[in-house]
Amino acid sequence: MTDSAVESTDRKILQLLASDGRMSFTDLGKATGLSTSAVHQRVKRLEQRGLIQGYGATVNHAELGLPLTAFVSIRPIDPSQPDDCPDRIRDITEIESCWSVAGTEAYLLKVRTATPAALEDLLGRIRNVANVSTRTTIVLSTYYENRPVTD
Amino acid sequence: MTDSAVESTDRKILQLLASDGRMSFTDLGKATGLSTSAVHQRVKRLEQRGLIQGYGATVNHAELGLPLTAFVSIRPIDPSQPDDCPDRIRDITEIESCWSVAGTEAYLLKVRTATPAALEDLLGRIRNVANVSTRTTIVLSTYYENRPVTD
DNA sequence: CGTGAAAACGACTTATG
DNA sequence: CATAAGTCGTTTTCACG
Repeated sequence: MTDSAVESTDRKILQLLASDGRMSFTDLGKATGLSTSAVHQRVKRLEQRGLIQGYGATVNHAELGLPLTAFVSIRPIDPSQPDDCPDRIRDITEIESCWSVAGTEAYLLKVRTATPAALEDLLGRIRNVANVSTRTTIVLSTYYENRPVTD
Repeated sequence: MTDSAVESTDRKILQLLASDGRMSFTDLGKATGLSTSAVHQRVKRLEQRGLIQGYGATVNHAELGLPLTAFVSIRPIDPSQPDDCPDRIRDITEIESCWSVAGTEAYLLKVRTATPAALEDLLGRIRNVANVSTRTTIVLSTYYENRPVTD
């Protein structure tokens, strides 16, 4: 079952914009059978409703000098301490994503660094600032990432 | 150290486009102190060089009817079989990302579903089509995802 | 919510330093 | 590789159904 508050035309627009965030309203109109300004109104509404959270360019991190991707699982060392880990690590720029997860560990991070040494340094900073232990999984190869998933 | 093949202005452009993929060349110019057409040339070059891999809209999956996010670790059951797992699962639309990783398991997937039952069904399909065992970590909350990491 | 038209703005090309 | 100028397409707003 799909959310009835987002109907077919809006879903189509979301799908198209998810795969090409710079598609023009004119082209979106051709693809959906709507006029340019009808599409324009719908997109603005989707943005206001928060269904479109933003637009971004996908950057080639390897070519940019950040070839090392890793997942870092995090567990607080002292369970009696207030757990404000996400706040404490927010400003660490190497962290691309931060989730809280069910299971043995409390948080999962996705990080990008230039070298193994930079990863080592990063892990040290995370442990220090948040008083946590870490478990790291290195990414060997990325088949695909952030593929549009709309249904 | 940063990659000398991508210098400061290009990095700035990449950073700006990573956070706002629909920013106009005019505004990129104002933000970088370059003329519109200079920025235009640089962006086209960044696209051709593959440093910009594409543009996308960030979609609110919860509101779209896919509130459940999970990470699925994958291990082949029969190590003597050819390992074409990524090929076998490529057409499963619930899979947003697919990495091969170092460690006990061979692959890591990020998936989105509507319900726990849909996740159960998805895991069954993955195991069947790729002859693998799975270990699943449920995401409880997303603090942030795909934050621009450019240095 | 849709359309179509008009005005403002940005994209893209070409010529030039 | 940068800039300036001109054309063309897109965005945005508006009045209206």
